[in-house]
Amino acid sequence: MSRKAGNGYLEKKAYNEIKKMILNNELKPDETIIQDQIAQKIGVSRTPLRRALAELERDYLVETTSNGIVVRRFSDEFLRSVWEVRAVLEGLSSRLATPLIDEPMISYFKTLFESAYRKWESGESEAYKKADEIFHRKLMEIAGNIVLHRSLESTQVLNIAFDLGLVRSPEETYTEHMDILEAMESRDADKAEKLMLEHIRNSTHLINVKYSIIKD
Amino acid sequence: MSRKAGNGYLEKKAYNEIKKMILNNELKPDETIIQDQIAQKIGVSRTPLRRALAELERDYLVETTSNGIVVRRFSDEFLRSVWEVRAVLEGLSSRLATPLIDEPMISYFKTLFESAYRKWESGESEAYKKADEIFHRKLMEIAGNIVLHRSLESTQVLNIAFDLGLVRSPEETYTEHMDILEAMESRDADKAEKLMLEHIRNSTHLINVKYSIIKD
DNA sequence: ATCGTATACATTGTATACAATGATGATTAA
DNA sequence: TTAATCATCATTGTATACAATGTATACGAT
Repeated sequence: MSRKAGNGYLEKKAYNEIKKMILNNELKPDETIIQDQIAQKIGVSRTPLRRALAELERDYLVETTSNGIVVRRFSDEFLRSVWEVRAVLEGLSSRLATPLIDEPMISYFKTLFESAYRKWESGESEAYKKADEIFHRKLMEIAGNIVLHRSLESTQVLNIAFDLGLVRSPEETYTEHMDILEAMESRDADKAEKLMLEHIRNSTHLINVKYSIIKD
Repeated sequence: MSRKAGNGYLEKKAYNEIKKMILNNELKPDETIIQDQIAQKIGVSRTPLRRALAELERDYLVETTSNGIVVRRFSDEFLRSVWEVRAVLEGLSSRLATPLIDEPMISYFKTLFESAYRKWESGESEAYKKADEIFHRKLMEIAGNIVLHRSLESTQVLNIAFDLGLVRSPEETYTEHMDILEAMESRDADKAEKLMLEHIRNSTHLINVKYSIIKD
């Protein structure tokens, strides 16, 4: 077998740099990306850049339109689309994880949320968000479905940008998280799926509100 | 604004040609794609080819491994993954379409399935499959969720190859289709989603059996 | 001044040239 | 023979060169 020269380092670099620029709003929504400019700014040629752009398109960060490749504008309609899909995917994630997750992992999660909740009560707002992120990510891994993994991954890119993962306060979501874990503990996959799905759908209608704040 | 030279024709060509080769089994599972060879065979250079490969990866047809870009082997595990995801996506599709679909479209579908069912009874086996395909595709369009659209699209590429869309006979699925339509008619989105989801999940466990026949 | 035409420019998609590097096989040392 | 070394090759990722084409600007005719 063969593994040849060049491991695509510059492609990854270009991908990451452009992503960063978009998330930092250094590249603004609806701005059309002119390849030479960006390539020079990043310090690569257009060849790896072009492939990076294809991947960014897969991740919904740029969009190929009739006048070039443009930075996607995250309209509330688009964000709602993402969240509707995320809801069913996370639901599936829970369903698949339910028969596979082991007891220690369940209590790990419980303790994680408990501890994060207490931290939140005492003013540390970041902890709960972090716990939530770990929870979803780990579940996805446990589910062990590669297609699910990739689909979720591509929708989650946006989370980083907009922190929509926790529009609702832990006060509301804590019991939901616990309920999901208990459903898993009793190996009720249907219930776990349903609870997770509702858990996320409950946040969806808040997107408009939240989003109007960060609007460009 | 600007729209410049070259509309990516060769990239599309490369994409389509390679896809065709894979589906025709001209490129076999686990075979590693060597770019120069394929590029010459298709009659393009490696530059557009490379980007086409990135898109094929998005559609789960090739896979980048430690020894190059290889044609994906559709193990039954992988196919099950696809179908598990498809189930929830199609479910969502139904849910979203329910409040949007209009009466005429509903009766269009009903008649479509009725007619296709009769054709199937008299030996025309293809008609029902076609109807099913139209149904799912049209629902997806009505749902009007771009993320859902893209996710479904990328999983449906494989259908063409494997015709898993109709592992079960219309005798079984006909009433399911009708039930879904009736749920939509009464604007019960929850029910429509649930029915569609089960409709597809019911086929999932048959994948192993079916797939073992077409194995490479 | 206004309109049409032509010329220059910017930007793209594509082809090719090049350097790096893992694989392969020949050649030699024991 | 076997093991080790080295040179050649195949293949990749990347950079650059090139041709096509839309856009804008300059210029001239009316």
